Amino acid sequence: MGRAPCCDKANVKKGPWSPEEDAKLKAYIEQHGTGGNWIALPQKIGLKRCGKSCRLRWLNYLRPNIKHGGFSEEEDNIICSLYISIGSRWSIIAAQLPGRTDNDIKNYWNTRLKKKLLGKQRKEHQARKANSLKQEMKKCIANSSNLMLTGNTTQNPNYFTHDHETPLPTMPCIYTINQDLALNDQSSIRKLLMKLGGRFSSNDHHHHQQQQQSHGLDHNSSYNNLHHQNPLDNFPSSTTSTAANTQQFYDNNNSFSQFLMNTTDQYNLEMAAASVQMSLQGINSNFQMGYDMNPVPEGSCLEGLEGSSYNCSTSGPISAESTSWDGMGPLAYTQTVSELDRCAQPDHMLQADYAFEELHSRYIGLH
DNA sequence: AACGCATCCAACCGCATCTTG
DNA sequence: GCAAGATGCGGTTGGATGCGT
Repeated sequence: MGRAPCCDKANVKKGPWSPEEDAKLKAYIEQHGTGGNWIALPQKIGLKRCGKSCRLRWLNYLRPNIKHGGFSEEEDNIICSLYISIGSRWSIIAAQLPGRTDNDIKNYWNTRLKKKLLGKQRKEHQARKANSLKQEMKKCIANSSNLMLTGNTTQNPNYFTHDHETPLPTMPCIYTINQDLALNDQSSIRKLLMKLGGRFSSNDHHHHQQQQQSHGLDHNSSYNNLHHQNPLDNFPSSTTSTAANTQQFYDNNNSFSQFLMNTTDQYNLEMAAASVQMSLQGINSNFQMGYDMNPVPEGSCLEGLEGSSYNCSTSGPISAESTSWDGMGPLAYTQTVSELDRCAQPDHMLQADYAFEELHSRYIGLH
């Protein structure tokens, strides 16, 4: 049985609001408030509109101090970095931008910002490609002349050094999906859950599955299990996540770190790129990179970061020999939490939850 | 001027969550 | 504890507008 409609669809006006309707709604709410009941409101003031429609009209256009259009560069940066951190949680993003509505931000992102970023990304990718090609050619020339002069065969042009002075890549990388990690069925979700520090026994899983079935939940609801077992429950409770307490956290609590190492190489790569993006925008500098905690699993495939300073100076599969990512997975995650701190969310654990939820939902979404 | 296509954005819809009785 | 209703949210739609030919 479906839900009962919130209003009588046949007798409700749809489409653009007239100035008269706006005036009626505005005058009433300014004088009486919403009365805590949007559904009853249109009848009270004689509007042939659905209560939901009234609410939307008020929140997005009629309430005081609403700004429309004219997004500043700073607002662009905030939207981009929050989108990278928490995804399409427009209401949370809107809460950081006074006078902006979630609908406005969503539209702005979908119609302009996304394209703006993609255009930028393409340009920069091409520039990097051209640049790395040049450098590669130089190396080849230098190498071949060196070989000719000294007969030295140990030099390897594909050996990557830790050069943190080199400019960072500016846009998120594009990575390929490791098929082994596909989460498109119950059994692979089970695998993921089992990897969470081994805290999901077969019986636990069976129990959860039964619960899910009895509640009519689909496979995405495994997210809820994951959520309740959030390894970040023991995350340091300070209001800012520093490199020191992050390190301490991962020393004390390996499960999340293990989880990332074992199961979310894609996520690591994505978040690493996101963290680079954020640091470029000067949004967060609460931690230092450089822990050797989370090597990219052998065989991970990375594209689009040619010439970057984080050892991924080429496209294609990464071998254990050629590169590691200096713990960027957990650190990038930490930075996500930290970024939410910066946004003055009231509760630190809530922020960790947000980031963790996002981690998992994105991970699910990748498959 | 007329047409077609692209873009923008207000509004709708369905679903999830919260609240209330 | 449960069901029904209310609210909030994010994805999507479709009409208005702009622009190029």
